Amino acid sequence: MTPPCQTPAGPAQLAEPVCFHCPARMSDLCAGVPDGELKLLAAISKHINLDPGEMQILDGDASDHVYNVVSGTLMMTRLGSDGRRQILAFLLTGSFIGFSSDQLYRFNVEAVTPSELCRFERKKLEPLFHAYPEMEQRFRRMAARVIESSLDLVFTLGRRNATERMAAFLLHLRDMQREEAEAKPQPGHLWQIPMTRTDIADYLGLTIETVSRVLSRLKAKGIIRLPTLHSFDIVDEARLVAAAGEG
Amino acid sequence: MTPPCQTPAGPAQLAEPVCFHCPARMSDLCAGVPDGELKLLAAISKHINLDPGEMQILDGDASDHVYNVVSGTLMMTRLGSDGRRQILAFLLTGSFIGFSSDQLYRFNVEAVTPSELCRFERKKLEPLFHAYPEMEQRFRRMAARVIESSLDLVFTLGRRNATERMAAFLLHLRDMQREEAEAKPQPGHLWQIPMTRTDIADYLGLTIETVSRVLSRLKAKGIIRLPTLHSFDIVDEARLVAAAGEG
DNA sequence: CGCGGGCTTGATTCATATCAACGATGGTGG
DNA sequence: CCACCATCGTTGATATGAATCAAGCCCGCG
Repeated sequence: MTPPCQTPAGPAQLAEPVCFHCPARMSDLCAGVPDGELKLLAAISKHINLDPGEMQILDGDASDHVYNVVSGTLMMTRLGSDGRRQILAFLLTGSFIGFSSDQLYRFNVEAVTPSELCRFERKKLEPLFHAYPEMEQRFRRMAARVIESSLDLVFTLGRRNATERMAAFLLHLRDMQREEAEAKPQPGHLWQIPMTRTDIADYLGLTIETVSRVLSRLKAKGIIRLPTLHSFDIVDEARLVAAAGEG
Repeated sequence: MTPPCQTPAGPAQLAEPVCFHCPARMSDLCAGVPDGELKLLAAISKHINLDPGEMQILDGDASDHVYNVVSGTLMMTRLGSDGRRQILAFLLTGSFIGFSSDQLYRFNVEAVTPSELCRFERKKLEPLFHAYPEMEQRFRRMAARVIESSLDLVFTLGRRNATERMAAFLLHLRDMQREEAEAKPQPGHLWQIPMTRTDIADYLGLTIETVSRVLSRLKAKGIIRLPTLHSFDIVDEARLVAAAGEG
């Protein structure tokens, strides 16, 4: 893995400043800053490593920071007082974390796989928005994307049955990985399922048993294959799309 | 009703510029512009009146404008190809409409009651963001609020049963009207239900029959009263909150 | 007065949750 | 290296909450 955004610890400044090789260099937030000014970003950023299951944000924490996902998969969750859990989003490389209208976060963020984050102090980011209007525009576009994906999930939870939810989720997983890896459209490609069945259930508003049954059924029908618990491959895309009900 | 934001049609400029008396003057977007500069806002805004059932935005329209709700109630909807409808949000006075990461809107906006909107051209708003950084900050905060309310709905649809959804919805209706009207905390106050039972069902991911039954049950238990089809009053707030499961 | 749209209520069905048992996998320590 | 255990996943049987199907009601309006 190339060195990610990080405050330099060593004495000498490198010719190529930190952040330059960051896998998330062209993610929306950082892409608004020109190469020559990357040290401004590096100066207010801190690199964070997380193990699976580790929580980076807890519901109720002060919302002083925002984060870029440099690598790995995380999830945004909300817990009901009686223990019910809803996963609000899965966060992959390039995702942005930390929109908040208030002083406090209203969700948890937990690593699904080993993950790297780049953390920024919210109030130190503000001046950069004014210095680099493009950065601020990108920030707004990112917010709009988060709104759109939340609303997609609202539609899924409100109006799709278990099979449709699962099929849509598999297609969603593929699409996220496809753009992360810059298009690999082989038909028999293996896609990752980084999360557990329980996580999928808590994302789709189902139970783990229903998730398992629906996956088994899709497999039995020859629409997908499940070589391992954490990977799948789409045998019959047309029927999977049909099963999803629509985009 | 006081005159809302509007491009002046008459010849003489008034001492108090248009927008000054707009009910949405202090809504997030406009509040970032000082009184003295209101004519800048007025110059790029257009006032729009809608009758119930009228659509202002159709899924697939170019996302060239953004809107402020000056008065009335509207809803954001999405239609499945087979006719299934999900209401993504209800929009009350002060709400902002039009976040889009793309060239096209991915939802419809339809008036529930007679409504007034103030429309801005997106690209003409951009320069104002740079002139008035506070406006841009407010814009970001509004986006964060939209994200948060979408995620609240995700939790509701994913993890609450019919009764909990309905109870939470009634509390939500009350809270929106309470802040719209600047706090009227009388216990027996009548709150409006501007939308039909069908709309409520399509918002909560239920059927109209279930909505009706749950309302009847809450009424029978003495938790709420339903003096008319389009108003309610909370008799036993504690039990309504308990029925909602939590915030 | 009758008609229609929106709503309520009841009977029944059906999808998914719940309860229960069993199977696979991976890590740990003897 | 193997045996054990814990965790995660699958599958089956049953229960249940909400959808569906089916009347009928209420109110405003022509």
